[in-house]
Amino acid sequence: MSVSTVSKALNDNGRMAADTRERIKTLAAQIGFRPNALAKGLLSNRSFTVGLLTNDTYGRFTLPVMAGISEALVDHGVSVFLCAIEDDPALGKIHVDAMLDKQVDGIIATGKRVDRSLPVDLAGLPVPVVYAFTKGEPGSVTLTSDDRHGATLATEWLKELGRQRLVHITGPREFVSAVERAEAFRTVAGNGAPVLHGVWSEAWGHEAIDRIWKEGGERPDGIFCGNDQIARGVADALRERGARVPGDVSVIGFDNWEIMAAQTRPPLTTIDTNLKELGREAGLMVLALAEGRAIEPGLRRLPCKLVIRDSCGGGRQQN
Amino acid sequence: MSVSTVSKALNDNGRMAADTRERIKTLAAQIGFRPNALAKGLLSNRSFTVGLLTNDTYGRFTLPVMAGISEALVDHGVSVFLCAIEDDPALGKIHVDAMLDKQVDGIIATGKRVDRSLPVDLAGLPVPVVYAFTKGEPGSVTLTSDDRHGATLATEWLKELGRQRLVHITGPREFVSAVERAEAFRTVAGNGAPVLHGVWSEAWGHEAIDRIWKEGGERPDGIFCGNDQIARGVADALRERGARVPGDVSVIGFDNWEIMAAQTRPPLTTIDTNLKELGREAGLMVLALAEGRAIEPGLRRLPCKLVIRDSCGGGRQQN
DNA sequence: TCAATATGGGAAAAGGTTTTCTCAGGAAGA
DNA sequence: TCTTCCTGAGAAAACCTTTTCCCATATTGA
Repeated sequence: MSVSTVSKALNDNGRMAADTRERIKTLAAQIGFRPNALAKGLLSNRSFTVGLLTNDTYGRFTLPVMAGISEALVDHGVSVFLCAIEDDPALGKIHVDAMLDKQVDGIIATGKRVDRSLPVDLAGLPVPVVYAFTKGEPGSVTLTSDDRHGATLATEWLKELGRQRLVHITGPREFVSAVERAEAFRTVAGNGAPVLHGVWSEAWGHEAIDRIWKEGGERPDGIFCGNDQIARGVADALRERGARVPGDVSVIGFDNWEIMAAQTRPPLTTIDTNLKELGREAGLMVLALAEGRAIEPGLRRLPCKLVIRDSCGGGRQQN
Repeated sequence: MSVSTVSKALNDNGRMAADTRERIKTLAAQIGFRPNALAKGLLSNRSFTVGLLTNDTYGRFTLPVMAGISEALVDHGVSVFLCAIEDDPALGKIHVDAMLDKQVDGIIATGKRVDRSLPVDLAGLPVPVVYAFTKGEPGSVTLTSDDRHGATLATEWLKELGRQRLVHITGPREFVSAVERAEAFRTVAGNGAPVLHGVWSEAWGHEAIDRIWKEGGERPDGIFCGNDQIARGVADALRERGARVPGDVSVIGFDNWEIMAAQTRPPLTTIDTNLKELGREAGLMVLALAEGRAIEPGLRRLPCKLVIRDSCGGGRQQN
């Protein structure tokens, strides 16, 4: 029995007697034969491997994205190298070099914000690159979640619940996503609706409420927060001031960071950014590019999703 | 110039004129020559690749461990396949098969608790396996953090601060780590010191304080919590009852989950479980095994570390 | 000047798989 | 019965390195 016959039998290739094929297959299964992916890759120029580059230390973004990528690619026999490069250009280069040495079929670059790029240059690489939640070079394929859409969803939900005096408490102006969410908020809530920029922390949520209360003007009855941490700070601060959530004030977050949103008192209604789906798309795209299929370059914004818990009142289920 | 000469030049192998070697090296650098790791692996039977298996969805444990592994291995040119298998045996098998096909040099299995094993059988694999934070088969190499040590550190710190009436609020009895921490707590605090088992959530922290206050007995002045989430719930509940933290009560957590511990009011003094270091060790061990060096089998417990923030008072810096 | 030795470079095999090409033998048609 | 065609299986090349072995040339000593 020659090597080539076996190969053809196992891959359903070439002409051969049906029973020979069967015989080979069962025998191979019996002895637990595993084709060596290295040899296969050497020949086919495909390693069935992609690299995932990230500078997200806590993995709040990375892990869901990673899960999506992996889920999409495992069906195609593709495995994922995860490389955390922090913000270290040298480390980034080392990891990219290692990926290239290992003949990855493509690279997915992820970060924490779409208006900053990773500390490593991925232009002109011999393999396709897809950017997710991080800035790519001009003409690249980039994925992010649709901040305007999410913010619109959130603000409309507050209005739908009958809230009139809306406020947006969010992160720094330097973040494009903060700005876009704020713009969408004002589009829905009215141009005069107040927007407070601060940092992305719980403490800032407290402080913002403190500031609003001290100002003494009309108090808001609906607060859209730039992320779940701020929302948590806001919810706590309101409770401490005797304002009931959601009785007196509806609070809505952003990110649907489970572990944060679900443990807040009350559990946060928030906007899910569909990170897993984003990962899945990124995986399929890099795979398509690796196989030579063309992908229209440019920035793709994936829709968000309203997740209803208790912090806004209401309770109509959405999907 | 023959292929073999180039190979020898680049690997500092074989006999050759020094200037020939130099000439080849500079030329190779110029044209950006990259040896194909697949071909190298095919020949050497080493892929310089390890697989990391995890069922930790939120990545609270996985990512720090992963970072440690990667950091330790990148110096040896080894890359890491990350495979999230949830609790799905079928998915686990698919990923393990994919790893084996790709000729990984070894596998690191991680989970969330050392008394449960992953839903996949890793015994009898043709590559070495190291277990971290998950249960391995008898005779395997397993790493975990030293729960007794951490709990001892925490309890001693409370005593050192002059706290007398200590309570331990922690997770379910079914977790070995909860039991071990509780035992160590009682060893230091006295056998009669109360231990409240519940779940690993913030809500349980609230409820436990509620229960203690309602019981109306002598109130604790030092509370050791089984994790940072419980500690957060405890701190919040105490504040709401007018007990000052750390003025009246010292609260100490466990895990040093940055994002949770640092945002608590007040920021939590807690026990760091050294996950990154654990990852590093796991990486070096699997590498050693892959290279044929022997590693004594058994369970290794890595020491913990006290991280002082504000929730206990005191302020002596430790390392 | 010749022989022996040292030195530098090349040829070839090996690693495991796929694919193309070739060949032998059998079956069917004339 | 002979020829033609088809079918099934094997041989060989290719993928890219590394390593061992060998050969040619140069150098040195007699």
